[in-house]
Amino acid sequence: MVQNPLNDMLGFAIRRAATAMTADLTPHLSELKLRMTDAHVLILILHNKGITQSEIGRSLAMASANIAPIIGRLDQRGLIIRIPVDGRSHGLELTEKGRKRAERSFALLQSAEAGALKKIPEALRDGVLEALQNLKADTP
Amino acid sequence: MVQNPLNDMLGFAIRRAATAMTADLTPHLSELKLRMTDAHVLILILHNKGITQSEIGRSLAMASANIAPIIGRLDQRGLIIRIPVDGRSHGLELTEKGRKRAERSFALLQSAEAGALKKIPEALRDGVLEALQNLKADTP
DNA sequence: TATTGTTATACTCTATAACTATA
DNA sequence: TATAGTTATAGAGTATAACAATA
Repeated sequence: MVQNPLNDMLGFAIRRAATAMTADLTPHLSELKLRMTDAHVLILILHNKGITQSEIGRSLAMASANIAPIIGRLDQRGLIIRIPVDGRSHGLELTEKGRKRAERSFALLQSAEAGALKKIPEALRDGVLEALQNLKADTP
Repeated sequence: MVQNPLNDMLGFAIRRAATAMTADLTPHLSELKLRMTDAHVLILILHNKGITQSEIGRSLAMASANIAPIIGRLDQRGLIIRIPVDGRSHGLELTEKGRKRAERSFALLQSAEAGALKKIPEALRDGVLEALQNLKADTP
C-alpha cells in the first residue's frame, strides 16, 4: 500500500477538497454559462446592489485586474449594468436576467454546500467553517 | 458594509484557504525551483521508493497526463531516476539530490502546516482534518 | 481488453506590471 | 499621492482526447 504523509496534512486536504467541490459545481454552473468566479461576482452584486468592482475585489480576495474581464463579459451578456457613481467607479446592478442567474447560482452553491456538509460526520460539522475562516490570506 | 453570504459557506472558505496556503508556500518552494505539484510527487516518492506514475496519480488524485511532464522535468533535472519494472511502467526513485529536495520540501509543507494550525483556535483544531478528508473527490 | 505512459490542447484561476483617468 | 479600472501577459493546475506499447 502506498504511504502518503500528505493525507495527514491540512494543506493537502484543503487542496483536494477545493478541487472536488469545484469539479462538483462547475458542470452545473456551466449550464448557466457561468464560471465559478462569475457566480461569486453575481451573488455579491445580488446582495449588494450598487457595489463597485474594487469592493468586490476586497470582498472576494480577487485582484482588480482579474475582475475587469469578468465584469466586461457579464455586462456584454446583459446580466449586469454599470452605473457611474463618480468619474472613475461604477455601481453594479443586476438586470432581471442577471438576477435570475444570480439566484440560480446561489441555489447551486447552497446545494453543493449541503452535499458537502452531509459528507462530514455530524460531530465535526460545526467547527469546520469557523476553523477555515482563520486561514484566509492576510488582507493587504 | 458589504454583505457577503459566501463568507458563511464552506465551499468558499475552503477555496480561500487553499489559495492562501498556496500563496504562502509557493515562494519558498520556488527557492528550490519546485512547484507545489513537484513537491507532492517528490514527497510521495521519498516515502515510497519504486512507486509508479499510475500509483502516484491515484494517491494524489492527479491525471496521468498531468504527471508525465512533471516526472519528465524531475528526471531531466537529475532529481529522480526511472527504473523499468515491466515493459510499460517504471519504478521511481530519488537521486541523492532529489532526496534532499524532497526532504526540504516536506519540511516546508510541515512548517506551513504548523503555521496554519496555529491560526485555528485550539478548540477547533482537532476535527478539521478529519472533516475535510470526507470531501475528497469520489475516486473512479 | 485494460493498463501505462505520452503528447497536445484547452480552460480556469491567479499574479504582476504598466497604463489612463480621476479623487 | 492614492484609488478605480483596464489591458496584456505569464504561470500554475486541471481536464479531455487521442495515441502507442504492453499486460
